[in-house]
Amino acid sequence: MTSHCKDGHGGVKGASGSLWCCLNALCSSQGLASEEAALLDEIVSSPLRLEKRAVLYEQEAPFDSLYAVCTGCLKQETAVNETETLLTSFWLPGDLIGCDAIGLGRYPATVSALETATVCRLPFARLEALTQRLPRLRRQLQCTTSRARHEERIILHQLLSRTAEARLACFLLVVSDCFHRRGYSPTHFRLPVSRNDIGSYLGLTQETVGRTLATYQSQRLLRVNGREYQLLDLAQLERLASSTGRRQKRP
Amino acid sequence: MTSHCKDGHGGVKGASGSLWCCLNALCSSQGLASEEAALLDEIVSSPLRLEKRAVLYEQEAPFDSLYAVCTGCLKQETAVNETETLLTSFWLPGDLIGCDAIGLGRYPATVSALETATVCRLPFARLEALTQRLPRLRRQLQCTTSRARHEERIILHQLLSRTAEARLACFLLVVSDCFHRRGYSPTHFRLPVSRNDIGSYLGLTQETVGRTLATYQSQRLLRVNGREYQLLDLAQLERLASSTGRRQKRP
DNA sequence: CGTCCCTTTGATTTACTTCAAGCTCTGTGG
DNA sequence: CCACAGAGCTTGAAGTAAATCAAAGGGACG
Repeated sequence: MTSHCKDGHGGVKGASGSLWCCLNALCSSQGLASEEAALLDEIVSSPLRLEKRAVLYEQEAPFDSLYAVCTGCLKQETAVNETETLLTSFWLPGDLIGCDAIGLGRYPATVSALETATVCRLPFARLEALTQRLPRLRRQLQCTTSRARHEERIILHQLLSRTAEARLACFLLVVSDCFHRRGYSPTHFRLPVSRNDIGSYLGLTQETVGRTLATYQSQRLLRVNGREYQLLDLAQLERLASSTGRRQKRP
Repeated sequence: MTSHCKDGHGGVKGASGSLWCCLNALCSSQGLASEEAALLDEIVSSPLRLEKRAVLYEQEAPFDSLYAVCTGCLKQETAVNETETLLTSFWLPGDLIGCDAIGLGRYPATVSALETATVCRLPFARLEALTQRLPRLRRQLQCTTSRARHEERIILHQLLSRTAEARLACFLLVVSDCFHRRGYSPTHFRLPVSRNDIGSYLGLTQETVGRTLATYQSQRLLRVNGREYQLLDLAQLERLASSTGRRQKRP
């Protein structure tokens, strides 16, 4: 996992690295014709570099662009009160940031880099103009975002009635799956997220996150070293993740 | 709360009861011009009656229509396994059902009536054709659904790290607000939802839901009689709902 | 080298689930 | 009309998962 962007990959000949990331983000790797890709390439910015803790955009800023993650990891936080901010998303390579702002006119959250990251900017106005001419692209984009929303919804509802064990397993599997779909190892990855951030995403304390990871480790389900994760028993993790409810009711 | 639909209301002269409900659902009561309303009226079906436990549509059925709730209450459930189904939404008068299917091609959940309900069907193809000609309507529809999605997201993330007390307060306030926005009493309403269903929506057991309601009642925050709710102290409920975390960390 | 942040580990407390029993409604068939 | 079944709701007692509080160890970075 040294380089996230892959040149000349994705079935579109001659696609630049940044284009490849955008295609991924927009279409979940379902191919577009070369001509369509070429048109898309024209409106994609060259990769933008964000240092650790740099802010991609602030909550309430006017919406004008989507961003495709090329490398690195970002987090999204929404301030709901003066006192409370919610960590509502992590963004990994291949993810499309900003979809939740479409229709709102403003970004509903602040997005910042957890480590050095590169993203490609997609000016939304130009993207929309493009989808007018390319109905296939429009459909793919809509399908991708709808599916993502639905999945997130389901996961959040599942988490609500689950133990810390199941929540964390669920989370790790989502991350694993995300890496997998983008062509990286589903079992060995670096996740540059503090225990505290994982905790606030899952509604747990950092201590519980740490302890649960330790438990997993002692059960040989995975190995953790700081923020390096190696999943050893995906099958068992899935079983844990989908174990209904807090404890098993007996019939 | 005997009649939910209001005739000749909403600033659009001569709007039928069903049209009024759809306007509400589509535009959050922000007025459209009379001509626009008239066009919308043409594609809205007359109210459809659903008996208790009747299914509006099944999960996986092909998507073709949105539905605006005129009266009654419905619930939405998604089956994720053979073993597990999640209760992901309740639908009250003025809500627009089916938006989560846009872009997916299929309904991602089963929706059924909790009590006798009436809904208006909005064939999506005709609605889309209409929005081609009425950009204002398109924008309003998009804005309404985006806002709803964002709010749901935020609420779910809030619930994740809250106690049963806060979850229930949050839930009651959302319901109250929904009724309020549609012109009903925010403090006195019938919510024909079993404790069990509230529990699975909030990730709690029915016992906890019942006990928490009892606690509220003993604190004079509300009165419950079966499924009739009377909120007595909205301010305190809001305080409870937004009390961060499980317990208050002391600085 | 020392400071700060992140993480781990331990002890205690508490909120919620589980299990169980009884109670209130509603509808149904004798 | 009453008996009775069944679902929904309530209440109690016990157990457990996770939060809280506290303290100490490890890295990164100035």
